[in-house]
Amino acid sequence: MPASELIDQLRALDVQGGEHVALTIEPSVGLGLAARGRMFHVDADLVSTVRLVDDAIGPRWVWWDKSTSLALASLGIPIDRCWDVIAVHRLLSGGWRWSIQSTWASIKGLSAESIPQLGQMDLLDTAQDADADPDSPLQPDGHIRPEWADSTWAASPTSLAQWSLLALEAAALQTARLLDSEDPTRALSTAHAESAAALLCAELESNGLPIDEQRVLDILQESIGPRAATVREEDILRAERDERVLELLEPRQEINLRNSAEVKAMLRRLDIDVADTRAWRLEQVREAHPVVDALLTWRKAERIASTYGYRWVDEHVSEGRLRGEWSSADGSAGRMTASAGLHNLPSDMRPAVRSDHEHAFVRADLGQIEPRVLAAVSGDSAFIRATRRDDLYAEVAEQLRVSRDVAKLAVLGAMYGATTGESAHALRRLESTYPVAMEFLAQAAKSGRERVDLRTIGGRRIRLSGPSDDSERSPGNLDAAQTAAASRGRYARNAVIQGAAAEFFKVWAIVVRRRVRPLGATIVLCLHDELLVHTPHVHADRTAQMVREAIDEAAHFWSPSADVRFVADVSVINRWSEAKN
DNA sequence: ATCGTAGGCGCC
DNA sequence: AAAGGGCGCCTACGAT
Repeated sequence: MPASELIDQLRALDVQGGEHVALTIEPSVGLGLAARGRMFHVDADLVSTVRLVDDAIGPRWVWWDKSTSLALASLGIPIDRCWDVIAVHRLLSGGWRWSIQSTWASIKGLSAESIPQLGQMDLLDTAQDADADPDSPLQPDGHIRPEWADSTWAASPTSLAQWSLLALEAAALQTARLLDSEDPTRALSTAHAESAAALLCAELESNGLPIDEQRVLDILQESIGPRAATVREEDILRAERDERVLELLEPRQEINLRNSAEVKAMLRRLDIDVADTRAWRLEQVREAHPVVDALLTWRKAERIASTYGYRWVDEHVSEGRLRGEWSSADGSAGRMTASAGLHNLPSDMRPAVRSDHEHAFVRADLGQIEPRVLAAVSGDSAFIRATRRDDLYAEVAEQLRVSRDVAKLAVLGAMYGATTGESAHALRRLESTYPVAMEFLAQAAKSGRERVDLRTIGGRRIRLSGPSDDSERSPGNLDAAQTAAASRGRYARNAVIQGAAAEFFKVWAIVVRRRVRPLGATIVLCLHDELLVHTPHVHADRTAQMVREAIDEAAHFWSPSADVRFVADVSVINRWSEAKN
């Protein structure tokens, strides 16, 4: 149906701005919508109808998962208000391996064991099949048919609409559950923010990070030499790199440098005793024998060769963009993750990240975000006062009457669960100066040790209640049990901060995304506390200003206390490496 | 052959 | 008493 007719029908249903309208897009098939229990479908050539409906009505778009947001991203249809069923379920239930089927089962209270899988149809009770509606996405037992969830079914505009109707029901059930939580307003806000962040991830995945491919190749040439033409040549180059380490050994030994046990044994024969062969440890014995220095140099080059070498370029760089998969809340605490090295690009490689012609990057990173978040979520008034300073650690140092370095180490240690001998003294001072913040962390650690699930302030569930290891249960293994409990304590202590910081960051990012769009600017990288925005250079200063203003908007929207100050360093650059780090 | 784990290192 | 959190991705290696 034409767009105008669709809009009229939605209006006739009295669909208002912000109201849920579910959407499924299969670019080659079309799109299916559902609103207020009614279904609509539109053919493939009118997929851009979505944009017109968004302009005319401004609904909150509901979809199952990233497949629809990826379609929107590749079509260049920007949407602000959305609801991603899977993203919201990850928030509510913790973990990240949720499929559409398992999410539906969880929402509906169906047992996870009975989820049907593809290829299992023959095993099903035939009596059940008899009264099954073959056109429904649901089986008689209420589970989603695997062929629907896998998109292996022959999608039609009609089935897309049915699929949307089911997403609408899922979203309604999720909403009801969120409204039933301790802080319904915050819970709903987080669901909205997490959904928008998931859409942003689809856009990041679709757009890619601007990168100067020739510069990448130059950097590789410099550090690991030319590209091998054949597998044989690759082996030779590799052996030559190894040789520069092995030739220093007397007598000559055939050590596999990639096997840390062999390296450790080799060092032992040179009277160099190390617990492991990690770089920071080898650093301390660099002077003991020339081979140590050579080994450290070898490791660095090997890292580039294996992970960021020519194969990496071939696989992930094309048309001036580095592309990887983005996940809006992978991992346990809900931070974003990215593949293809987007989150761990070596600093040597960063000069290659370059803005397009007549464009610039606005780079911004949140300053001391984790302690500021700790102040916000714990509500510690003294610690909140410290956030007024540009340098929070300087204020803490003055209060504790210790050096800034010690103060910083102590604060970080409290949040990570580390208290080195050096900072133990400062930690006691921390406890008396900022008792509320420290108690907040102590309570989180206690929950961790006792396997009690936690929630971040936004309501993300942090699972601690999993099954215990056999080693912990076996009697007489108290040490192992204690070590594991301590590890859970550190994990929980960190997760409530890291997770809350991730929530704040995402709010900031989606505010930036929305604000800078009219300038033709887009976010091209999210890095835990850092944003890279690609913008026409004539708008660079305006973009930078918006990024700064977005901090206050995000803080206003997210922070439980209006007095916590968040700061960011913002600069306009053309290469990522130009920014201070 | 395929899988999961460990050691290692890049980034935050 | 001592105790650093998260992720992705590489290689080696043992289990299946």
